[in-house]
Amino acid sequence: MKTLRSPEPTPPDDAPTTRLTRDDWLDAAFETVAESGFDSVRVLSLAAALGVTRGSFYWHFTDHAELISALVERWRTREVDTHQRAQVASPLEPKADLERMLEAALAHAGSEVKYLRFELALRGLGRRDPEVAKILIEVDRMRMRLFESKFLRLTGNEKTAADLAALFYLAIVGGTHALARPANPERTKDYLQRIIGHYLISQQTP
Amino acid sequence: MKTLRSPEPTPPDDAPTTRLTRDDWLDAAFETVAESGFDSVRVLSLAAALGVTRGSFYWHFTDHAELISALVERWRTREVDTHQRAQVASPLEPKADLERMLEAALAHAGSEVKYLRFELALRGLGRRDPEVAKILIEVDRMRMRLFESKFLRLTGNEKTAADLAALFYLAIVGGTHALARPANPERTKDYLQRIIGHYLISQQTP
DNA sequence: CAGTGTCCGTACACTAGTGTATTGTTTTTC
DNA sequence: GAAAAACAATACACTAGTGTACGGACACTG
Repeated sequence: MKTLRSPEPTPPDDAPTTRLTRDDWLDAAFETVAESGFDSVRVLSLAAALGVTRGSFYWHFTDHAELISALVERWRTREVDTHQRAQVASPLEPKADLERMLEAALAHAGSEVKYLRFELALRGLGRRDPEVAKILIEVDRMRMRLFESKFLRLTGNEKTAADLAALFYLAIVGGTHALARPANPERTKDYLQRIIGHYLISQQTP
Repeated sequence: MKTLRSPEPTPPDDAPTTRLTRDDWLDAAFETVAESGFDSVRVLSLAAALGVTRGSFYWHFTDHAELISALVERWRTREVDTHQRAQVASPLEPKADLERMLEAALAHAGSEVKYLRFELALRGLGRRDPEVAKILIEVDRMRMRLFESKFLRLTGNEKTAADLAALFYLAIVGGTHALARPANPERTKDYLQRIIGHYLISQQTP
């Protein structure tokens, strides 16, 4: 007659004897964000998914809010350094570079779809949370500048390069948002490439 | 010693003596979706915002789920018929048409920002709910076909028209998603218009 | 001015979720 | 191999939210 509350459900030992780390929790949170957005992140569900109780969570994190901000921060740093790697390692010619970048941005096959979906969810969060919004704006600018530098080396004209960079970056973002669900990245890549080709050909005859 | 639960808070008479209609609830829900997404729609908060208790809600709707689907459905029908109006009333020449469409899609000044933000939230929902996804795909196709018809009358080439239509529509969608917060529609409109101009000039010389 | 809908308030029961304290268990580490 | 640290379970208290049952108020209609 003492426990009116249902006890914390100890799940049947799925991943039994391994202790959890902070990153494990972040990974689990990442999954559910990618699947159903930030608002669906429950510490209870994560615990269940990880095969432990919430007791563990509150050792690694002080708070639900801390989990979220840690997750966002992890995304940000990862974005920054994949961007830096992309910036240095491009000894190719700009046109090939651009196609490679399209490839990278759109050909999110298999497991990489999750990263895309996570970013979409993050943009959703950014519409409510000014801190997140700031981060997204930074990342968007970062990426657009990279596009811009490539187009500049192609066209020679700064203003044209800026316009094209914006157009293509936005089309990529849009291509992942429109046509909800998997967004058919193949077709998107196709016509972006065709347009690049077309535009540059008409551009080559001054 | 009977009421352990806090009683339903009767808000101070804001909008006092007017009875509510189903649409009033939908409007209120619309607002909060535009501000903070579908997951933030609580019947309790809506009631507070409308100055009534939940008793009213459960007269107009059976259920929280019904509210959501009614909201989505209302959006869909509105989209369909604004599209139909846009389809018939275009006796202009295609280039002016296109610029007008860009204008309409991006110059969401003042109160229209809400419609844009609602649609973004809806796309978020569409990533989880297959029904919503279907609706969004329909609407996207609808709009893209309209773009396509305009570009077709401009370029004469079907494949090119399809590519351009997709590119521009996606850039518009992307332009509203990237740069979280108010999304700077002015600049977006600017370069899309420049690109149209540029592309079509280079296109006019076969 | 009785009466039948229409709309809303009130009280209840229930669930899901957070956070906190406290007490076990395992691992490290000395 | 015992102390200390890292990690996890348990039990509790609390809040926010949904849905339901019912009764009251208001409006219109005859």
